[in-house]
Amino acid sequence: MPRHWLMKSEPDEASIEDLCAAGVLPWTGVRNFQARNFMRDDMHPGDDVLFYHSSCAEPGIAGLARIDALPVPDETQFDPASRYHEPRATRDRPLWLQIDVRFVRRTRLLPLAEMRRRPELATMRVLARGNRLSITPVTDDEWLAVLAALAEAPG
DNA sequence: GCCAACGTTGGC
DNA sequence: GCCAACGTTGGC
Repeated sequence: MPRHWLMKSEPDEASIEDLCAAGVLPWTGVRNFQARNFMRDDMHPGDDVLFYHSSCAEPGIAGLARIDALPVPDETQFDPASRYHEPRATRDRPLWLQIDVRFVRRTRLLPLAEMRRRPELATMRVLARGNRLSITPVTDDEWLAVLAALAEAPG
């Protein structure tokens, strides 16, 4: 039984269009222990992903994706030139993980404001006050409610 | 650019 | 182990 997740990405770095073009992208740059632990402990190939655009003019869900592989050490932590470089990490003792995400389809944009307006989505962790996690779990009910909302006209 | 909210760091 | 300071996230 696949689990469901919401993953935030800044479209300037990796948008749903970029994922569509690439097919599969490694999800690098996660530097939060809770989010890393989701990858390490709970994410499995085949899990569903709500692809969310953050830190942009129109934040919201922009498409669907799927976890494509098991997590592996995040390559950017070893790269001194990367903004995600992690001096504490070594090849023997990596600190951060990346996971491959496969494009499924684009959707209409489900804006954050509309998500907040919909009572059936009120439990979503991404909407919780002060949430800053870039990866959050999505329940079966929430997943179905988002798909239903995406199928409706904007509003 | 502002700022609330939060996670992480590091001194003690 | 506490907690203040700091840095980051991310919507607005």
